Amino acid sequence: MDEGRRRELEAAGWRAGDAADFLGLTPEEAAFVEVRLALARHLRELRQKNGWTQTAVAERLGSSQSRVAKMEASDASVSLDLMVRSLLTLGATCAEVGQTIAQAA
Amino acid sequence: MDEGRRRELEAAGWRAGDAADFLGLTPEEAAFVEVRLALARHLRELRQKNGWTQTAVAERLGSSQSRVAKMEASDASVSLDLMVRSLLTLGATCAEVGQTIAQAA
DNA sequence: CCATTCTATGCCAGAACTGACATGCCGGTC
DNA sequence: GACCGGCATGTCAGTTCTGGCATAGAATGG
Repeated sequence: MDEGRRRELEAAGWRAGDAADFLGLTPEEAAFVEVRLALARHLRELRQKNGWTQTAVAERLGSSQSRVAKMEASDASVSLDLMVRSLLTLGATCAEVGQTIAQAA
Repeated sequence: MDEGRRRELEAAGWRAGDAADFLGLTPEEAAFVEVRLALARHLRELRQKNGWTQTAVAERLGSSQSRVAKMEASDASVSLDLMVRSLLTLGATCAEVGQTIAQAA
């Protein structure tokens, strides 16, 4: 957000910031959320790059389409565990996963 | 393991290999295990480097000493979630966590 | 507009994880 | 030996996660 716009909003009684600020997350909580988001994005990219449907991915993972959708949405009901395992199963390398996390925040 | 020793063992009816081979894990399962082990090691190093006891760490994480021990042992009852959250809470950065995972295998 | 395909969201029973507690093991101190 | 601090291992009730199902929305082709 550019500085001018922020001041404008603050003058109107708003506080500028990201979701973490808004939700009052601690820095490590915020980092964790960022990690989850990064992995979710990576998961979707990997799927789309290969032209797979969520259903196809679900089959490959031994899961269901709805869970794949939730993974890509970084839904609260999916764990890091599931996301990382899924990435590896879909062919991502540890290096790839690691880099995704490293760049999360 | 050196080649000669391996042949010697195989001649005696043994099969050489790592834990993954032995347990019949798929490559991605093996990678996942490696990731867990790497994080567990990192967790212990981080604790020891700072001269903390498991109890102290547990307090800081809002958990218990036994769970910290299990984390460091990469016990089956602890999730990647918990390990990553713990690392971040103890002050590790995303970059650090990412690198640990990237170098896991 | 309708049908089809793909994706998103709600829900639930069963499985997995978590913190807590109890207990055992080991090395150091007295 | 007795005691103690630090770590490991077992167990368990409560919570969270997971796969599966139903269904609704979005996008595309007829």
